[in-house]
Amino acid sequence: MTSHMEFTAGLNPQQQQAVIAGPGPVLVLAGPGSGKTRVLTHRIAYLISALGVRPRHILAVTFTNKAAREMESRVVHLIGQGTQGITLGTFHATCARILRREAKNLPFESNFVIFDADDQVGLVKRIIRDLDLDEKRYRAPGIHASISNAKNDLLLPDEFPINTFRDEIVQRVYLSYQKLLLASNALDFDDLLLWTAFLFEEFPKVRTKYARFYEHILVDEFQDTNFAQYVLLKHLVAFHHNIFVVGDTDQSIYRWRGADYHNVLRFEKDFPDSQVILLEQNYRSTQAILDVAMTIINRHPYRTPKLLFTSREQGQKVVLHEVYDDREEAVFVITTIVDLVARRSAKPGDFAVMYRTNAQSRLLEEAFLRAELPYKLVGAQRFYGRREVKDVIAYLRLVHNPDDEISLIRIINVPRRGIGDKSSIALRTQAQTSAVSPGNLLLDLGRNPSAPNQEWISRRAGAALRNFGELLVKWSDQKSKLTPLALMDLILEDMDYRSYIDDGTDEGSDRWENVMELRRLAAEFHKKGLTAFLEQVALVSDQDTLTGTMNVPTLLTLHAAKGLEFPIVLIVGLNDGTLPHSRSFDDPEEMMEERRLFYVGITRAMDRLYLVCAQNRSLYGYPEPVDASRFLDDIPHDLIEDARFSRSSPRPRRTPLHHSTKWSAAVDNTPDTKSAYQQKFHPGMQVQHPTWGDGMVLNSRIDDGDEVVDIFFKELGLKRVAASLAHLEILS
DNA sequence: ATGGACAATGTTTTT
DNA sequence: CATTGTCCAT
Repeated sequence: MTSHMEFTAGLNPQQQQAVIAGPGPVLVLAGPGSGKTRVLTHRIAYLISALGVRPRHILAVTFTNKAAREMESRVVHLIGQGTQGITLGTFHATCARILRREAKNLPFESNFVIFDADDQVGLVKRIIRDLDLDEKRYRAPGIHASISNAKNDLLLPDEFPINTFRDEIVQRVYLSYQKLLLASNALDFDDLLLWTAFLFEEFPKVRTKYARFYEHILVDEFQDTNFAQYVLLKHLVAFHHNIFVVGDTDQSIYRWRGADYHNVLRFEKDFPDSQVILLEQNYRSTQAILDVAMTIINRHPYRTPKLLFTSREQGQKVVLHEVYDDREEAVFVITTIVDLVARRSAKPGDFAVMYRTNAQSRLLEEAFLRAELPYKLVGAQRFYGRREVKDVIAYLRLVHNPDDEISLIRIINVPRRGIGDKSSIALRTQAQTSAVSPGNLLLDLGRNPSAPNQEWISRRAGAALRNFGELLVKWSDQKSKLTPLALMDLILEDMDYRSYIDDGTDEGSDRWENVMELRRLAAEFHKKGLTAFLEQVALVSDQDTLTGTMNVPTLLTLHAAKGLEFPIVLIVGLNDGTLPHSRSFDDPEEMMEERRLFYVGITRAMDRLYLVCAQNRSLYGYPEPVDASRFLDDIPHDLIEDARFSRSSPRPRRTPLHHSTKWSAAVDNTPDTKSAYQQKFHPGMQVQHPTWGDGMVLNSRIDDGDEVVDIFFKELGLKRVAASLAHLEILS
């Protein structure tokens, strides 16, 4: 009782109830901003300190590694040290650990590598070629997606459901795909779950061992678990039945990845004795923001009604802004941020700019760069996706696991060492006939350069292969003696990698910088070793790269925004085709998910929310007229501040088709044609002021016969000037 | 084997 | 438009 107090202090009654609930299954349905992370961390603290559960018997599953780290530090904050031994991580990371430990029962070695998305699709592509299939008809990413879906439903190749001819193709590719993965001693993301489920099913003793070991299991973002994960959970709780899941079906946005929010409903059915707790009070957003969020999500049919209320004040109205095109959208983002910062109503780090697709970040980045404002970007051309980074990792992976054929293919001729397609194909066929992996064949060649039976290769190509083989042997001999960092340095030096990528251009030194960044990461794995380093590299996610220290705006996709909050949020690209994305038009399920995605974005905002839509958008190079997002039609007029844009560039009149009236009204009485004064300044222009120096025009409008220009000066920041007085010179 | 020039082709979201 | 793949000349 008293011991409960300290873990429930400062929590509302529902939160308290959740923290001390149990024993047995508990389902917490938590609306956005309702403090679910707090509940989870307090619950863990409570289990350890009040109930005396040993940390090692607790398993907590989060959606990202970052969420795991954050949770750990918050628990430590609550109860001090004493959290050591707790299993805390993503499903994938947790499964990887289990599989390495139990590999003796499974058809791969415990030093298996984990293929990333590129590797996976690359492998599928190779199989499609090998099987002599039409690459146009059967595109690798699509086939791979089908395989991935099957795996998430725990369907092995021979269980793959056949309904169409394409299914037969997929099945053949799937079969071959699994064979090649195993031949490479590799697993893909989905395999981590699949093989763990397989392990638990085939080896009841192993399953029981883990089920007995984990006395308490906690799961965050439960609405985004897939079938495989659900099955794993059922295995793991089979002994103690102490499962505590937290989720919100309204925030389910990973259906395309196999996530199924029906798991929430399934949970209540599978665990009839479960306790259900609703967290409805919102502590994050103003009422104004929450009102808009509710109008969006209430259009969502078949949902369990949930009443959200906030403890916060009404707040400022949500602002809806229409701009001419996506270029101007970016300018509006900058203007808004600069303006609010200049007026000291916000810090740069308070802002987040959210969009549907990664491609949309480009224009925004350019605008930030032009304005010379720093920002941070989550995801996109992710660090680990960079060519030079992937190359170096491929070397390490190959040395670590010579069977990794994908990595070998990747770097066998990078940098150029005279091993072309012909030679690598010859190597592959020769490896096949002698029933070893190409990597091991190379190692043999390197160890035994004068071995007989080398007729399969020309003298010159053979020399190149042997040279490379000798390097591989050297590195392999060193790998157990050196730290990951030292091994990496050795490889970099032996290949003279720097002179290969750093060609003196800016881009070249950027690329070398990336390699140096990877070095820094490797340095953190002195103790943990190469396996851990490679696993980390494979399993970190985009959002894990988000560092909260810098006071600058954040650019991120709506997906990446889940679980985060920001004082001021700008959601851009609110146009049909972008949000909702055009790929969701013909599938009502997907359309609902787009709606939830929008809802997630809205509910990230604490104080202020800006919604931005454009009249024109270039999707394929050419700008095209686009409709405002259909979701905007669902928001009542009085919930929104209609900040009609002061026009700066000529705005072609659109013919609204199935387009809501509130926009048309805004479009029709734009001020530009009324004014006698001809506008001279447009966003993006470089201008010079006699005393303030150079700057960029952020915005300009006609006001009372004069042109009012907002300029971001390099030296002074944002200034608003009247064109008739300021003697501005246009530079570009 | 390599590198350049051209054509085609395609864009969600990510552990 | 921007990336990726194919073809061709060195």
